[in-house]
Amino acid sequence: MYSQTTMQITDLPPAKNSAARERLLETAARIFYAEGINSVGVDRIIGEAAVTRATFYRHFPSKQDLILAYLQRVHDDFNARAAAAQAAAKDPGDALKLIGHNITAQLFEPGFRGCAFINAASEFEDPNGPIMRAVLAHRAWFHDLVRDTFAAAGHPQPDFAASRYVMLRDGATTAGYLGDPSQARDAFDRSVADLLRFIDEPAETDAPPLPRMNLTSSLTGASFQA
Amino acid sequence: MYSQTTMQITDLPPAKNSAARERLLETAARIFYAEGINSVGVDRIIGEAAVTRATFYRHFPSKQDLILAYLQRVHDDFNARAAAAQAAAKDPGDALKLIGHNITAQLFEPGFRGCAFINAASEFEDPNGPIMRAVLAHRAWFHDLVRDTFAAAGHPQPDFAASRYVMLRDGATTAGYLGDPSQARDAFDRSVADLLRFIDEPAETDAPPLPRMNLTSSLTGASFQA
DNA sequence: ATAAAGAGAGAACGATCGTTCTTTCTCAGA
DNA sequence: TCTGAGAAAGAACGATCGTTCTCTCTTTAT
Repeated sequence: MYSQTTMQITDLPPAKNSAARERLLETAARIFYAEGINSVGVDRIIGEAAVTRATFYRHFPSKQDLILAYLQRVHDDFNARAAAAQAAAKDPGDALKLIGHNITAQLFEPGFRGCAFINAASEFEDPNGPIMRAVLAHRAWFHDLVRDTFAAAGHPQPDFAASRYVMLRDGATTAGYLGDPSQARDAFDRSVADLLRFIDEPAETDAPPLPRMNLTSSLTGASFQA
Repeated sequence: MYSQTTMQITDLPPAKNSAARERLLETAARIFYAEGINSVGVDRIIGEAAVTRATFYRHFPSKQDLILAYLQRVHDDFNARAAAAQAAAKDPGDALKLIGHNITAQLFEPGFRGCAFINAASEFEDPNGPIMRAVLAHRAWFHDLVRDTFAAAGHPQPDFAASRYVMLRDGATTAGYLGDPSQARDAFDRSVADLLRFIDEPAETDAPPLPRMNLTSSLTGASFQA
């Protein structure tokens, strides 16, 4: 019911078709996702892809280009699935549920290791570097997609709802990997249903506001990790 | 109001006091958290810690021991803050709020890069390896802490509530780093308050609908950042 | 048919990886 | 006082890092 155009989250030039290139990208995607990026060397990838070094550097001028192509591929996959969910949905609210099911279904796939973009972000800290830019571009794309769908569904505050949706997705993805996938799925589905309730009951939005919480707690030393 | 014992998430032997060791650990914690683990070499750490290689290997038989000591330190810090929150809270429900404030306050600290354990998990895939075991031990500890606190607060489904609490924390931590911290904080605080409502308004059955959320004060300026 | 491009095979670059080593100096405990 | 541990200093190990190179096929387009 919505049309979606492919979106480029990187500055990579259009790739030529090539069996060797496809093997490289497929191998890199599998290994990068399963084991991380910085701990995997080029030798390992060209070895498992059965490709020579020269061929690798003909298609990817540097390892960074391969990483970006990997992220672009994951994004394209995500994009295709979201488009399919929207095409199959009978209305925008249904689309949000289907997209959610897509997400929670992944938690149970063998080899699931969380979100490829979140994982990549943990390995590259420069917020202006090409990898982080790709991560943030993907996330902005997803947020906008969800926000537009909430808006189409008639949600009174689509931006707010989208932020919560994205945050719940982040939590379900992480907790589904490092914890119990079933509980993550249940919690996510429940929360999405709560968000969608405002579409059917739009008049009830002025419930008593919750007390504002004081952020400066009595705890002293602030340190850096969460 | 609760006493908490320190907990070992690694198998490291007790460490001796040493200025050089402390400098190494402090430096490693800073760099590992800011830039990742696998992409940082030992030379870099001993250089910034102003320590020689021999001294490093006297205190840490291998780089992996340094990584584990780093995770243990983050856990100890987390543990101390949770204990302080519980000590300062007037009741278990209040403790959950204070712990939550601790979490959301971190999103605004300069240099915040998400959860150190989630980041570490993305770089080490072996679920039986010592690093992943430390990550999972820390998460199990936190989940149990939250569950016990929910139970003490009289929540009808403490395990379910704890799973949601942890998942919301994961989402807020990630979304607060890769997105807008303000929206992440608001969404987290609101959701925690929703979870705590079951203490005052006991649940009906085993599939309790969540109370309505308040939307009015949610859209405070900043939108999803990139 | 001819030229251009893609791919295979493998040597080699300097740099850095994690780790081990020897040597010297300092300082606190016995 | 003697002893032994901690720390500084730095050379060196083999391995791997990302990258560049030459040289020889095979495929494809003109």
